[in-house]
Amino acid sequence: MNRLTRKLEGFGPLGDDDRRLLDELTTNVHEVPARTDLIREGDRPEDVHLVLEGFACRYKLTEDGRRHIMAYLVPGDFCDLHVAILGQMDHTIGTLSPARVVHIPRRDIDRLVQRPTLAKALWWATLVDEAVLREWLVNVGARDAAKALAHLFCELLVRLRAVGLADANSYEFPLTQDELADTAGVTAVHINRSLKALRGEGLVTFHGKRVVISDAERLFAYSGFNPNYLHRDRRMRGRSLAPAP
Amino acid sequence: MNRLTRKLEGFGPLGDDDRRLLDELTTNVHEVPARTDLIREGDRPEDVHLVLEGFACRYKLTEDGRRHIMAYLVPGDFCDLHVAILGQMDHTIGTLSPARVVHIPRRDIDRLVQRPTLAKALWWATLVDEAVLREWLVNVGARDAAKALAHLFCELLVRLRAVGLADANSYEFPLTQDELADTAGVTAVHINRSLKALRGEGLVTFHGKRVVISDAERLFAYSGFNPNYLHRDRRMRGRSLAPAP
DNA sequence: CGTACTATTGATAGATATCAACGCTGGTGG
DNA sequence: CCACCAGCGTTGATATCTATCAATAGTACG
Repeated sequence: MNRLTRKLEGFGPLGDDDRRLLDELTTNVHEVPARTDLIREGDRPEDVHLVLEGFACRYKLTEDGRRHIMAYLVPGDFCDLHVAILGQMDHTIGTLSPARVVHIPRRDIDRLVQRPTLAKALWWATLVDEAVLREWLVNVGARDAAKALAHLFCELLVRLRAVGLADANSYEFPLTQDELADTAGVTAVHINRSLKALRGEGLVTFHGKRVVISDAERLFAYSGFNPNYLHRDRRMRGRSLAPAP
Repeated sequence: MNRLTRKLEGFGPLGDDDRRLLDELTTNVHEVPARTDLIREGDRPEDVHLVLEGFACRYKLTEDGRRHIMAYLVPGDFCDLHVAILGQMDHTIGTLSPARVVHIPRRDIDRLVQRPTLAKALWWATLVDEAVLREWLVNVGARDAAKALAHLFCELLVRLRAVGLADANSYEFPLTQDELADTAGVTAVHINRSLKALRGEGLVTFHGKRVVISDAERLFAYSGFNPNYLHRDRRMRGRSLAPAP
């Protein structure tokens, strides 16, 4: 099933029409190799991009040549829904693994947004992206590298489970330690040592490119992970839903 | 003039009706002392909050008691536009200085959003908040404390100028070094030394609670500040503006 | 097989935290 | 009016964390 549909149903039920429309608009699929920029800072893309398979990320390069990764885009995630309003990209988006990416014409997004249920679901997805960003800021600013990594693995467990890409305690995770370093704002050597510490505590293990979390509760407690910021709990929702600004 | 109106006109011109409506909806003003929480994590506020005067911030407390500040809210900024969709706050908002805060009923936000021009402007403001968050992530993750502070002072110069609260090279900035520390993710002692270094280079000086940037271009270059992420350049805009999702 | 990228480890340097002390300032009560 | 107090800023000495540099080993792939 369409990863986007699956993700949006995490917000609330969709009608058959909605699902059909989502399937219809996600047919223009492009195969993209790993480490390839999809959209660059300064671009004004015509189409909206959606990741269907593989991992991508948002990143910026600083004046002194450092790369900082600001978000992971996993299947079901939009890359640049916001460019219609902002006009110009203020960061770059690139693949981390081989990926399948859909190009959706701006016009088709308008069609999606004309359906109130889909409009709300898309807005929810955008706001959750922002909440994730806030949590990443806490991660980098207030947790040491080991805890930040542990927290990240918890978040990905929940996010990937939401699109059917994780089982109860593991998922494919094709990133290098270099990429984790640019995410956590530390060096790759330090990432290596922090991962070793996590392995040593039995909190996370790695088999090939698969992250295995044998005791999720323990990892949650260790990293201070509280999934509320992912807003996937239905009891939290269902209040007056104003049309999106 | 209403700070919100002023800010939104940075996106595009508003009609007289729009301005009148904004004035009308921002009359329920509350005086709030410094260091007072406006909304707490877990709350489901009925009203939307808007800062009219003073500084506030978004923050989270981590499991081990550290506070991390994730955003500054300055006059003209909304605190919680998103709660209508997300249902529950995933962070806390508190004042940093004495402030004047408007409470706007959810219902009135619906009225704002029914006007296409205002809806677009509010969505723009939301997306800029997200862009600021991305830049803060780079700040904390990829710049040392002195550069992060310098970058922050650049950003505030632009943001405060947009609402008429900064002159060409200075503005009131009532935060303590403790608060800067919780923003940059370092200790207050280290903030103190980093500020000293900036003063020593003649990049930033402080007079009472006022930040003075004698040579903005120099500070921009030093900190790698590029204002594009604030999306205030009109030439960037004016493309197909889909109704907001 | 090489070759290139990635992971791992050790030794050392540099950045930031921690602990502790002192001074300044503004408010407050005697 | 002055003494005192609390919060904030500043500085020094030392400890801890993280970066840097360098070398080796594992792995994937043409």
